[in-house]
Amino acid sequence: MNNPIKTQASFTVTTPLYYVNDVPHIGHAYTTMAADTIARWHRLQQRNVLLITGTDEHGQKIERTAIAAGVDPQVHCDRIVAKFDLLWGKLNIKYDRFSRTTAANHQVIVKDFFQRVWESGDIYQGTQQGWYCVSCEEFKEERDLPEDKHCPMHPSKQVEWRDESNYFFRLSKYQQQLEALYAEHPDFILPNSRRNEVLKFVAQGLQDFSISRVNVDWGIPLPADPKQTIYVWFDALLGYMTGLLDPDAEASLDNALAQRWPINLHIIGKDILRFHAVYWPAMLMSAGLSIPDRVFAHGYFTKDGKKISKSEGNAIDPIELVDRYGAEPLRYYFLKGIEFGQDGDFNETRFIEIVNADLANNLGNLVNRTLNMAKKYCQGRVPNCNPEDISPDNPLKLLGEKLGTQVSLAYDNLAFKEACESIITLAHSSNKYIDDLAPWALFKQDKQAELAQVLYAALESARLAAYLLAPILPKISTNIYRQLGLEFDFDLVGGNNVTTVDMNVSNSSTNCEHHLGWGILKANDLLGEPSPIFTKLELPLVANN
RNA sequence: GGCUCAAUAGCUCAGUCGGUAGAGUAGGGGACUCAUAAGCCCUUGGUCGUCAGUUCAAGUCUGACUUGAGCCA
Repeated sequence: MNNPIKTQASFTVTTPLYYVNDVPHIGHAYTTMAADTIARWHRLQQRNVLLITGTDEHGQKIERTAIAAGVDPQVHCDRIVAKFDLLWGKLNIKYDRFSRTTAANHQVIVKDFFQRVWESGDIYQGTQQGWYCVSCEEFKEERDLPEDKHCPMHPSKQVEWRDESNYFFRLSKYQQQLEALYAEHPDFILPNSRRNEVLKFVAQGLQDFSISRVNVDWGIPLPADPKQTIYVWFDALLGYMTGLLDPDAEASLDNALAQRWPINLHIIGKDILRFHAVYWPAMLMSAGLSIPDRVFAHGYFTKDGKKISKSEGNAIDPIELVDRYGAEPLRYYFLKGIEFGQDGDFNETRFIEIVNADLANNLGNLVNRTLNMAKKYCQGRVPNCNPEDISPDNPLKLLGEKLGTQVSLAYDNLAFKEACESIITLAHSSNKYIDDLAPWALFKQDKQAELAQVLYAALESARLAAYLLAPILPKISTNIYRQLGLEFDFDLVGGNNVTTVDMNVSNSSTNCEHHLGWGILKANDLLGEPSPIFTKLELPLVANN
């Protein structure tokens, strides 16, 4: 079993710096929703969080795409960046830093870092001959290519013969150190299946890799030889460090690393695991820096069971999707409907079934029915009941008191699906509890004290569910809290957007950490007006209907 | 070609140390009425990818195969 990332006062998490050769797709959205959720979770636990996202903007592919579109590469990048930013806004992603590899301060970081690696003697000049795929930005082995010399990854593109004098990074030197790292930190690469892949790959033996390109103008000049530019991957990984730099701090590697290094978590797609789990730690070792705590590689999507590809024409446009359905149902589906780390499928019917069942029928109805009863039977106030007087055997109290720990552990392990399942189980148990105890009957029998306990337990469970879902569903959780009479905006928790949160709860501080427990609602506090927290989504019409 | 992972109910998945299968959801039925025709209870669905082997006993272990996903700079 994997250990959770150690509890600590600060938490730094990154998405990849996305390559701007094309507009954002569903995979970008997925990674970023997960990173945002984990960042929100840590903010909710009062940690000082930095979520870094951004874009990787150099390289020949970008250069050529821009030229083909008849624009300056920087103009092209700016346009794509605007699309990413638009999507993050629509998905309610609260990033702290947007790191662009074309930013001025990034050049300084790269230069400083290069200097360190240079001084450790890990960069040398050599010749690289071979077939190069511009789309992959990689050299390909002859044996991996078909006769017509098309790249296996990009069947429409032919590879190009290159004979270059390049600078190389001495990756081969770090094989043993890398293997020691993997052995000593089994959680460095997750999930385990990905870790195995990396172990196998490294065990085969590591070859030095080229970190410079000639004839690519769109890049950062190599300090040791300005006629060459730095290979995009070397450049892009360092963008994480640039992201650490305080906006008003002077750009330097030392300043960037002063506060938060090493990064706690890199969330990536499985396609770029090698760069993060092999190249990146080796580069850091060479520079004499410590290694990030964890690299988590998530899976890929199919659409209705089929591989997503442009030639199939079945790409999912995340902007269109969020415009159609809204951010929170999508956030919920992608994190609850798919095991994080495994491949998943996007199917519209399943998506709608899951969000309707969980958010409208189960949790939504729980909130609504309970509040309506409190309105009718308890004058619209939190039922007059002290949680300490509720029996320790009460099923909701029993569940609720251990749920916080359980869900914390799940979030810390990036087990979003498990977190949601545990929370929804509490909602289900609450619905069952209400049916079993029938508050409407208690009311008719004039059993006020018992009625108050039952409704209190149900309301409090709904509150806890909302709190624990807040990293995934900040708007819905805020709405539930408001209806429960708690003024608390989960979009304004922690990070750089700290606002003093006014809790309508007695003896509470601005600290909401204790909301992880059960028994927070205070007897006789005024409740809000009940209204559905989630309107069911409509099933799409079947094509042949 | 080498390697890794997966295949269990219509769908998404659990299944521990081998003891002939579970959840959620969807489908069917029932009692209820506080509620978003929601919720609750009951229930129909499975030759556990195929074929062998080990074993008193295999979803589980072994081998081969099939299909899918991925890695092989």
